[in-house]
Amino acid sequence: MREIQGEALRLFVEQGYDQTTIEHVADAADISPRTFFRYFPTKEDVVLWDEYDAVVSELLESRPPDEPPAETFRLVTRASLEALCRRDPERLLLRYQLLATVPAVRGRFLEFTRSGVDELATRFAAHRGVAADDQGLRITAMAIVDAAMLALDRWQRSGGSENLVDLYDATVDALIDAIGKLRRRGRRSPRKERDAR
Amino acid sequence: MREIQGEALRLFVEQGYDQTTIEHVADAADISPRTFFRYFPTKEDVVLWDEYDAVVSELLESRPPDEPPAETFRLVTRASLEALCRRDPERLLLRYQLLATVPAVRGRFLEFTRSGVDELATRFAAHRGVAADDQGLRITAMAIVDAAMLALDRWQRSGGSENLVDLYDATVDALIDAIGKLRRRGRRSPRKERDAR
Amino acid sequence: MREIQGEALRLFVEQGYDQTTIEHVADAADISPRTFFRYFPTKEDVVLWDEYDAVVSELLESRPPDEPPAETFRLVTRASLEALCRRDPERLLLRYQLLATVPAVRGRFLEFTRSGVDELATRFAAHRGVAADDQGLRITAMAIVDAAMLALDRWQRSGGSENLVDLYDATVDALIDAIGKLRRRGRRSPRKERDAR
Amino acid sequence: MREIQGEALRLFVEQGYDQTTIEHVADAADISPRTFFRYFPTKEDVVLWDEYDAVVSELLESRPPDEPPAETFRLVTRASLEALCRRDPERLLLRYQLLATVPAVRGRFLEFTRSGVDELATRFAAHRGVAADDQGLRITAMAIVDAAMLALDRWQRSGGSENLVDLYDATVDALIDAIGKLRRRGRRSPRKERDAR
DNA sequence: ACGTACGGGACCTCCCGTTCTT
DNA sequence: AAGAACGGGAGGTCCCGTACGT
Repeated sequence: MREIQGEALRLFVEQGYDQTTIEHVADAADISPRTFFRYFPTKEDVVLWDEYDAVVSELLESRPPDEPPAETFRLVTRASLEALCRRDPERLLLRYQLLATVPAVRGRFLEFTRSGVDELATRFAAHRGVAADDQGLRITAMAIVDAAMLALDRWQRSGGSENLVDLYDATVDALIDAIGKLRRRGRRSPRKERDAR
Repeated sequence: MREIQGEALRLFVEQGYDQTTIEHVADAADISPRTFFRYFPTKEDVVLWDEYDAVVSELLESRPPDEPPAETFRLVTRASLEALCRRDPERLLLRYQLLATVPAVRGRFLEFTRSGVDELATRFAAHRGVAADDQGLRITAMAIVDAAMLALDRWQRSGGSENLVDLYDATVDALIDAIGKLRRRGRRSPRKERDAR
Repeated sequence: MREIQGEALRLFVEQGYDQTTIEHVADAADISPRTFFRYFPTKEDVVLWDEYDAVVSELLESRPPDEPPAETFRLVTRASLEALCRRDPERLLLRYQLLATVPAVRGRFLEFTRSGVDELATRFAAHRGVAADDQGLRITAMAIVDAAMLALDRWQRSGGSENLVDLYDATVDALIDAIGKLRRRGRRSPRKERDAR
Repeated sequence: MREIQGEALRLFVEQGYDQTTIEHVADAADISPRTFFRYFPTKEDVVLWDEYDAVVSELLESRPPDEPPAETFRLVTRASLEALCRRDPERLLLRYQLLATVPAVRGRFLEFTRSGVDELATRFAAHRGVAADDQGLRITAMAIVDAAMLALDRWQRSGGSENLVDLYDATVDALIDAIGKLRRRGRRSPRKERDAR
């Protein structure tokens, strides 16, 4: 399975995603096309698939309950990036190269990420006992995850030479700077007031 | 011409992007499949093409050059939402309903939005004479546009009963609140310093 | 064993025959696809197999040997409907709802019914000692069974509120009325003459 | 199109329906598989398709309005058989051979015929100004059409040597004989009374 | 400029068979 | 007797391109 993904990524990068047929991949991995589809429902999923899917929950629950959500998200996301990068940077680089460039795959990836954000926000809300559809929670999670994606973009463009986590930190800092220059438009909602104290 | 796009979008929205063949579109627009390709090189281009872009550029250029980017993005995005909502709210509601729910379409939409963000940042950078790949610009634009998307999500879930622009303002406020609680991690980069002054 | 059939029928009914793969069925029945084939040589056999056949035979053999075939068929079919309806009307309603509407399933059902008619006629012929391919026998059985199917159609459309057997009787009566208005075209064949006496 | 069907029927009969792939057919007809699907949506449809689809309406409307429905149906069906048989008996024989034996095709054929019966009854009802869902009309049409199908079965089994229309007449006669021996079970409904006078 | 007809070839799904293990 | 893993190969759908008309 890992092996199939390996061969597929290699071929995709070597000769282009669209130019690589499933038959090529199957041949390279020494299996039949039929077997390919047993492991990956579609061609896109070969790129999407990640061996160890997020072990976020624990970290989320280990944080002090009075920590601001943004801070928690920042740490969780950071830890994920770190893990991703430590495990198998070359493969991540290959994958992200495709995730960033092939439109069909990128679409699926964005959608996938988005639903991940939703889950993150929901889980967080559950753990903290906040309303699950809190406006602030979601936009915060989205902004933080976007920072991670931007960092990945950069990192990929640098060919993996820069440090992914540093890029991420810098991106979040930039976000803080930029948003910090904005002033609120409306009055705070009562709950928000309480949060802010 | 843009009649083709009209029919195509309608069909995509009604029955899903993948379920709609070029032949369907051609039939609906009363042309031959062959002619379709004379106007749009591929199926995707029908979706990606947009005719109201101008609005953004003007507004972008009319802002004072020392306004913080985040502020500019906030205003531009706000104006776009306002325009969208004023023009044809029912159509927007319908479209967004599908954009939000059908995964395949949502993927396309996210991808589309993302590239819109890129363009926005690039254009802004060009106008201000900043480096086009400024880290801060991109993350800021993304966060702001995410707020717009979240607002659209809410608005769509409310069935269009709430005010879209109000939702947007509230979401941006929530973003400001949340990110405001974060402290920078690193020292400012030299260029960032200059930006901040 | 018949548990497999149970699961299979449920799935066929729920999501359509063609949409249900053997793998689905195997999963639902908690066996491996390989084992499925140990019990049913092909996918179709799951549908075609029936476990209550005995009823018909007995009834068929209990009728006086000089009773007109049409009368025997009428009674046998009537009894079958009665049994069907008594046993589990809701299930019958559900099943027939799909048998009537989903084209693919309906095709199978018609084919299945047709072969049932064949069997009925053959068995009857064997019991009475008539030629197995008697023209009259088959058309009679078909007409009678059609009446049953029409009754089922109506009954299903009424949502099960009407009495199935009454509908059946009325349909057969209508058949008698209509066919009674026809005159024979040709001379009776010798064998037919004998039958008629 | 006719040509494709010709080649397909030949191959199906020569080497079996399932053993003949669409590629074989395409090769024999000197077209690409892709083109095959332009004309026939599925493999089954090659057998199902009939060049001149029923010209029943006229005949239906030319009959005197007080003729019993059964009589009209008998004539219409008879005329159809005659036409079918006169036009291209060999092809009909081939087609019916497959329609009778290949289960998948037979299923579709029965379903197809059934909907034809429905249409016939509906059209008749419209022309005569009777209720479209008249119980008697439908069962009558079904019985008559069944006679035609039985005749086709026989004819096909005889290898086309017997006269199709004669077989049909004999089958209808047999139907009349058999049903004539049945007595009504219930009282006539008011409308039925009127019809019968 | 537009249409009709056709083809290449990818993707994906499914049925069923095979092989090897328990 | 049962299961896991895999494969062969057909069916069907689609995008896009081509050839050749008007």
